[in-house]
Amino acid sequence: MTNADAHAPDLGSQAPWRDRAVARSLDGARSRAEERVQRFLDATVELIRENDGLDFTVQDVVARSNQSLRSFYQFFDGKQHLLLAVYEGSMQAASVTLLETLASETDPMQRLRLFVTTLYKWSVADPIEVPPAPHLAVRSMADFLLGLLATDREKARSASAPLFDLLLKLLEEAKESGALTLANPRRSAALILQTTMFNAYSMNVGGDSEAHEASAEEMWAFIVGGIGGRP
Amino acid sequence: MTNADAHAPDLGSQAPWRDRAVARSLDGARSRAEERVQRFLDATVELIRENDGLDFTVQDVVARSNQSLRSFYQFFDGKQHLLLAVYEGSMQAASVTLLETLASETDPMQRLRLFVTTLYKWSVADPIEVPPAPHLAVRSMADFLLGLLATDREKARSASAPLFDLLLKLLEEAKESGALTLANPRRSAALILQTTMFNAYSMNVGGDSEAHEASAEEMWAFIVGGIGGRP
DNA sequence: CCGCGATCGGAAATCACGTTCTCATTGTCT
DNA sequence: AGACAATGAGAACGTGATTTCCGATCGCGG
Repeated sequence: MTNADAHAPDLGSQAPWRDRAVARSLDGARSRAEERVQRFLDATVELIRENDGLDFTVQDVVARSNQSLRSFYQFFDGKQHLLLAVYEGSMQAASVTLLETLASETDPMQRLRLFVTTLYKWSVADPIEVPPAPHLAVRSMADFLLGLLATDREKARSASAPLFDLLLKLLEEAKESGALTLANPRRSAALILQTTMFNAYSMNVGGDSEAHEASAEEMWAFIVGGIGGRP
Repeated sequence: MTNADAHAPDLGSQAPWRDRAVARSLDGARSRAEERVQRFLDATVELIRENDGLDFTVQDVVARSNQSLRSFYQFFDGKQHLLLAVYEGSMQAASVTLLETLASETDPMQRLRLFVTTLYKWSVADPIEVPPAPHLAVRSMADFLLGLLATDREKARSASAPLFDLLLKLLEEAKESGALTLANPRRSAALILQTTMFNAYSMNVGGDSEAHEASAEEMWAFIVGGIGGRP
C-alpha cells in the first residue's frame, strides 16, 4: 500500500462499523468480541486525546488495549477502518450530546445558533478542555475526514450523517417557523457543517494567529448571513 | 520520522523556498542550482496533475526530473519541503492570474465576486480542465494544506499570503466604496478564503453527491450574505 | 593539459510503519 | 477430556522516505 493509498482504502460495506467488526465472530462469542472491539476503540480515543492527533501507530493501539496485532486485524480491516469507526462514534456521540444541549432552547433560530456555536467550540477546543464526551475526536480527525472526503464521499457522508440530520432538522424547523427562507435545506446543511468544522479547525490561513481566532459568535454571524437570516 | 511526523516536519526557516533551497549551493553555482531546483518543482507539478493528488513518491519526482535522490535531498529537506515549495508557488501563480482576471471588472463587489467564483472553480476543477497555470495544484493539495495548518500555522499562513493579501485588498476596496461594512477585514478574508477552498474541495459531507455540488454562484451567495453584503 | 576538491549519479542501506503470517497457547463447548 | 476456535507474541514482508557509500565528473588554478 502506498502512502497515498493510506488515505484511500476500501472501507468495506456500508453497515455500521460495530456490526461489521463484530459480525466476524461466531454468534455465541459475540459479546466477548464486542468488548474487545470496544477496547480497541477506547484505546484509540485515549491516544488521540493524548497526542491531539492521529500521531499514533497501530502498535500503540494494540499495546494500549492489551491485545495483539493479530486480534486487531481480525476485527478491523486496517487503521483506516479503525479511524472511521472512531469518527462515526464521535459524530454519533456529538449529535446526542448536542441534542441534549439544544433542549434548553425553543426558538428555532436560537437552536440553530446553539448548534453552530457549540459544534464550533468542540471543533476548535483542545480535547482536554471539553471533558464530557467521546466526540472530542472531532477536531483531531479533521485531516482523516478530508482524506475520506477525497477518496470516498459516500462514507464521509454516512459517517457524518448523525450531525447532518440533526442540523437539517433544525434548518427545517427554522424554515417552517418563517425565520428562514431556504431554497435547498440539505445543501445549506452541508455548507454549514463543513464551514463550521473546517474553519474551526484553523481559522487562520491568513493573518496573525491571535487576532484571527474567530470566535464561535463570529462564525455564527457569518453563517446566519450566508443562509439569509438576519444578522 | 514516523508516518505521523510526515505531517509535522520542521520546515526550516521562513525565507522563500527558492532561496532556502538554492542557498545550499555555492555562490558561483547558483544559477545551475536554481535550474535543478526548478526541474524538481516542474516534475512535481506534472506528477500532481497526472495523479490528481499527492500519490507519487520522491523516487518518482527524482526519475521524472532526471536527477538523483542524493541531489533531491541536497536541495530539499524532504518531501514536505518540496510540497510546501510547490504550494507556495501555486498560491503565488494563482494570485497573479487572479489579478489579471480581475482587471476586467471595476465594481468592487463584482471584483470580489469574481475572485471567489474563480478561486472556487480552480479549487473544484480537475487540473486538466483548467490548463492555463501552475496554480492548479490548489485542489490536489488540500490535504497537504490541512496537515500544514495542523502542525505549522505560521507556514500555512505565509504560504497562502499572496491570495490572502489580494482578497484583503478587494475587501478593503469594497469597504471604502461603501458596498460593505466590515468590522475586521483580515478576519473576513481568512474566513472567505478557507470557506471557499475547503468547501470547494468537497461540498458534500451530507446529502447525495450530485444534488449537493454547490456551484460557484451558490458559494458566492453564501459568502456575500456571510459578510453582510446584499444577496 | 594536469590534478585536486566540490559535486553528482546510482544504488544499496536504514527506518518506520502498516499489514500478514506462523506457531504455540489458551479457552470454550460438548 | 478432546476437538477446535480464538489468541498472544513476534517474526516477516512491502512500500516509501531518508541516509549513506563509492566511484565518476566537473570546474578551475597552475
